[in-house]
Amino acid sequence: MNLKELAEHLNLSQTTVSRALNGYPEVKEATRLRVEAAARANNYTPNVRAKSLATGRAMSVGHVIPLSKKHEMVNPVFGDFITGASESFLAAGYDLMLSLVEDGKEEEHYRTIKARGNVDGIIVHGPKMHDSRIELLHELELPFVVHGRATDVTTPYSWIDMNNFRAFCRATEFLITLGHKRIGLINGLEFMDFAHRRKLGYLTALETAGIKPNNDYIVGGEMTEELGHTSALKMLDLPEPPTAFLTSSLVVALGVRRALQDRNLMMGRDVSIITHDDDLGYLRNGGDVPIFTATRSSVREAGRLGADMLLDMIANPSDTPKQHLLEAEMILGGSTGPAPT
Amino acid sequence: MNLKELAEHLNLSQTTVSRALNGYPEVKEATRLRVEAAARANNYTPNVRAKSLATGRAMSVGHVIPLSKKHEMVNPVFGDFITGASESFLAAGYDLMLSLVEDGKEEEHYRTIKARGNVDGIIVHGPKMHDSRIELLHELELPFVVHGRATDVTTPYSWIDMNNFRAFCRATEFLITLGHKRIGLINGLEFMDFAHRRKLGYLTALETAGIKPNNDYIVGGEMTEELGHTSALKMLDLPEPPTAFLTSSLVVALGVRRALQDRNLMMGRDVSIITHDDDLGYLRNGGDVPIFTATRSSVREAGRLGADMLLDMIANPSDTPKQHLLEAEMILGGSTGPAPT
DNA sequence: AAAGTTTTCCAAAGCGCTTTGATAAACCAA
DNA sequence: TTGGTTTATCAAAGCGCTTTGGAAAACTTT
Repeated sequence: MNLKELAEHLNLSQTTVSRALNGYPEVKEATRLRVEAAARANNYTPNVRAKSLATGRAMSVGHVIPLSKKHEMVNPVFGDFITGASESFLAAGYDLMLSLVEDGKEEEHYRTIKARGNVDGIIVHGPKMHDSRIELLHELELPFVVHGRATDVTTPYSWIDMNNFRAFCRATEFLITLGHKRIGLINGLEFMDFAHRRKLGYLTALETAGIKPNNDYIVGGEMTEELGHTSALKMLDLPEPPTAFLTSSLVVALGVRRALQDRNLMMGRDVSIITHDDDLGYLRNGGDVPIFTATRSSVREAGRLGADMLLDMIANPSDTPKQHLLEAEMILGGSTGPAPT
Repeated sequence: MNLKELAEHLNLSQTTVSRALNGYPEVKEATRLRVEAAARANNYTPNVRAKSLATGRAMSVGHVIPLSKKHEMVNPVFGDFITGASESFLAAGYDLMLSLVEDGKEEEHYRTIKARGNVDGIIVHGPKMHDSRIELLHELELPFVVHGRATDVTTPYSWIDMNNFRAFCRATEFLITLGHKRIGLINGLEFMDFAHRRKLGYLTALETAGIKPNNDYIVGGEMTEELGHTSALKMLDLPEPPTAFLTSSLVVALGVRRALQDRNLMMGRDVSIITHDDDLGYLRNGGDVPIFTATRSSVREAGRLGADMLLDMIANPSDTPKQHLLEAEMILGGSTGPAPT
């Protein structure tokens, strides 16, 4: 059933029916009720394509996820972000479009997205330190919110981010307080903005404490269990192994734990671990008692906020960009203890 | 730049330009080249909404993911499935739409999807043993492919699935061969079809070997690390603890490993573990040497195949439903060994 | 009762594309 | 040259909706 049929059925014009359904004031309350009842009875739902062609609004937002051919993987964080975002988008009647874009094809892809005209706005995932997408989107005049930030970009733009610097600075300070001096950092890929900020936080805390950073203790890579395992093993086999590790995600921390086990070291006694915890649905940091001491910030929450921000931007395109910085909380688990003497 | 402008610019009618661009034979090769060049030069990309309104095809496919409010989480498997599927869809010019649907609102949601008319087909994720969505989609005449199967549904439909029964049957047999008699199964939620089939495989192998199943050794739940940890602990503390575990996913196996550690048991010597491994990008089962002995089947591969199947169905709606059953390979890792005596 | 307001509805144009049915141009055979 | 084909192009209708610019109907006011 389409609008025309519904209108005929009701002996009304399409105009009136359309207005009744969309809450315009030019229609008598009684007719509106009649129309609404008929729409429900006939299971009428407007065709989005027609609607969006007429209005110029696509009623959908895009999520663009960078995908490197080399390590073909979608960051698990994305699922949780979506979970948070989806509710807002759904409530506002917006659909979610997904695009996985290969590294290097961003520009072309974004232009196409714009020209195809089937999204009203975009959530940008996985920003790098210098991310050309941001300028591009500005140029294309497509509303967007970045999940994360890009250090090297100076033009203002909207973002929702977690305070990576502060979280890792605090975590490092905490380890130092416990007496640790040799602290390993197992980070994400260093060209990713979040990883860069985390490293900076770590270095700053070390410097404040007068500890000279050691490059043997610092590594960055795709955040897998394997990365945690191999890099921890390598560091543990150094003549002066770290007494504590800082990791960028829970899976990496699991890998480090495995390495400790391989070397017969006890976590929290021989070696401490603090991880960042994105509080993902399927990989919790233990139950009531956290396994790992962690800096925690919910990605789902970020998704919720990011979605609202984007909807806002779409509704008020002339508004100045908004920013939202979430602070991570530090939770104490069983993976940290005083540095062994 | 839209079609009209492009046509004016070229001194041609919209018809001709449209045909030239869409490869119809009614246009001279020379004109076609001229048109294509101009389109490229002016960065012309057809507006999908208009196009789809005119053609009746939405040029997009939907992924519908069930989401229970209780444990709000998107199965991590989804990211990998998409990764595999996206390439085919992109190449065919299809967009991906995402919907997270709350438990219980499926029917309403699918009807809306159909009426809104913005997808040509659907990939159904996370089928339950009896999944009403399948009949509903049939009724709505919306092409769909199920990732997984639904045991209780008799009408034929298209699916891509892994042979869960066989994988778990083989894994159980293997453990029995190693001398294990008390084998724990830590499964997914039992109303999920895949979990049901896995349990069946497990039970069948036990029965064939003449081993009576023990309900204390069987548990099902949302597949988190926590589930693996707590259920393994509970079983290990039984008067007659299992000497081997079968788990439904890698994260669960990690939880079991942690439980072994808690009880000072050595994996592969005191207690064996076999897990199913979806071969996810960010959570590999070790590097060259697998950590866990596992049944492995790539979800990405399933995504690729599923996408192609759906595109096929959309192109040939009258074809009979197709099915595709993937076999898992069994890989030997360090987590299995003969049963302790 | 006439004139002015407000309310309630409608016809028709337009969103950007595809596609049908028609026409003009070019080619061919007789 | 004529009539018949094929080729190359176009005008216009239509996809399902919104929205503009009226107009008729129902109230008010004088």
